[in-house]
Amino acid sequence: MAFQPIDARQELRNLAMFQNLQDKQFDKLAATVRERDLQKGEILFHKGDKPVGFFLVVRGQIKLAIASTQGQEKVVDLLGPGQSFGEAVMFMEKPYPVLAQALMDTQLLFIPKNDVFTALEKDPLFARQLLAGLSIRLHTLIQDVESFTMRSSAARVVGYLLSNTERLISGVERVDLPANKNVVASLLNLTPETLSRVFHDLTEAGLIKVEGRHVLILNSSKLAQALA
Amino acid sequence: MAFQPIDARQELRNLAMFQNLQDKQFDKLAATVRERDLQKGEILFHKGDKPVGFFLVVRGQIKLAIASTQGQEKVVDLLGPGQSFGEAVMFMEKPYPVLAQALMDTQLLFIPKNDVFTALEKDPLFARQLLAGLSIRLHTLIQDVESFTMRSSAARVVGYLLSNTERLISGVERVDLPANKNVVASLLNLTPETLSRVFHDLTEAGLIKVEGRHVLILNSSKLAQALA
DNA sequence: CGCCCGCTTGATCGTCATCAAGGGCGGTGG
DNA sequence: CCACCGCCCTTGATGACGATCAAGCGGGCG
Repeated sequence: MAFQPIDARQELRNLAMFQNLQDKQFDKLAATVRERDLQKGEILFHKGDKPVGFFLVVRGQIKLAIASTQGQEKVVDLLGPGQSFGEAVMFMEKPYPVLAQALMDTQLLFIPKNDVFTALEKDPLFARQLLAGLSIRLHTLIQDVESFTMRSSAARVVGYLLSNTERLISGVERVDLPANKNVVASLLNLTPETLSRVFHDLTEAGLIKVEGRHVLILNSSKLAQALA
Repeated sequence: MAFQPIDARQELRNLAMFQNLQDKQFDKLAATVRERDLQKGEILFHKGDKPVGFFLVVRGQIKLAIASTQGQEKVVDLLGPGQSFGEAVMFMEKPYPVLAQALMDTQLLFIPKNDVFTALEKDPLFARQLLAGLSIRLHTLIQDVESFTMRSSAARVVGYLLSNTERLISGVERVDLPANKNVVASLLNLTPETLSRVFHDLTEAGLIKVEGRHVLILNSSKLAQALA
């Protein structure tokens, strides 16, 4: 496959984190950023690796997952273009708690730890953006814990659908699954079999219609009631 | 009960977060900090409340929990003296995702949001400490997710015991449960019944001995093997 | 054309929650 | 000091949810 060249400055400027950075700081940062290309299935880092910076997805898709001893894994997050990951772990003296793997051919930018730290010292607003970013991630994780511990499998699926619905120009409400159903199932902490059955049941109840990776929401209000 | 007076300056100085703060900044902060006393069972904030600062536990104990619609709840964290909470949520525009309740008579210090923000602008090192704190919390949460999703109930209990063992001067290895078993069970995402049964089994296997809130570790190496 | 992979569907099983009842300990009041 | 009550914890019986095992279907790609 042909990896296209990246305009690093452009990509970085789009990150909320860097919006308010002074030009001088920004230039230094943009100069040391490195491009990293991954082929589908390639692993960026393993659980236990030592972090030396964070990453921004420019094209493609990255899967973050927890790996158990016996090859089983649980998908924790899926990152697409414009999303960054690995920030938090820079500030600790600990190795990566997760595995990062490309689900398709992917282009990343790597931002070295040192650059972030100097930017931090020079720009308080940058710090605030970083803090905001981490806080959101924490919030999401807490919602995940809530979801895994207090909801049935069907409720988790319904919750996922409701919070990822897009309204198309045609007025149709639809959810585009970000990956194949195996991966989505793992993200929701289900087996593929269970996800399939839940989709089946919701379809029979006339609430949704599944077309490959697209899920049409036929009755969102009734679907919301199924959350109880 | 008699709440004792708090030396706010002393307590705050002990927080890693404030170690490097310049005296001038620190004085301003110490001046606006408020004391808050809670009786056992009293609720500090509900899920959905709007955060305006964060808290430091001086004496007593605070429980953070997720509440479902029907009164059930899942304990997310237990905070004791010297521990702070509520930092992350200050940096978002969102309400508290959890409930905070005193498990015993408790004294807190409240640090207003505004003070934190001005300290942030004046002191880059403060930012770094805050980031480190949030990162650790994120890391813990990921481990929780791993634990809930990839481990059996027995393995969760064993993991908890192993990572909370203290070696006494006598050489005895012991875990002091931080709260009654109902709360600990919820923290580990178990019912009290299941926790009781796991303790029972581990005791029968000669691995531990339970004495009220103390758990003696009789055979830590064999216990570690039970993690698989 | 045929294979592989993703997905579905069915049958069975295990883990853990739930429901129910009883025991023990501490605290309070007589 | 004793009796009572409430709460915490344990123990047993049952059941449900979702995982696992197994098989088959269909589509995309070599």
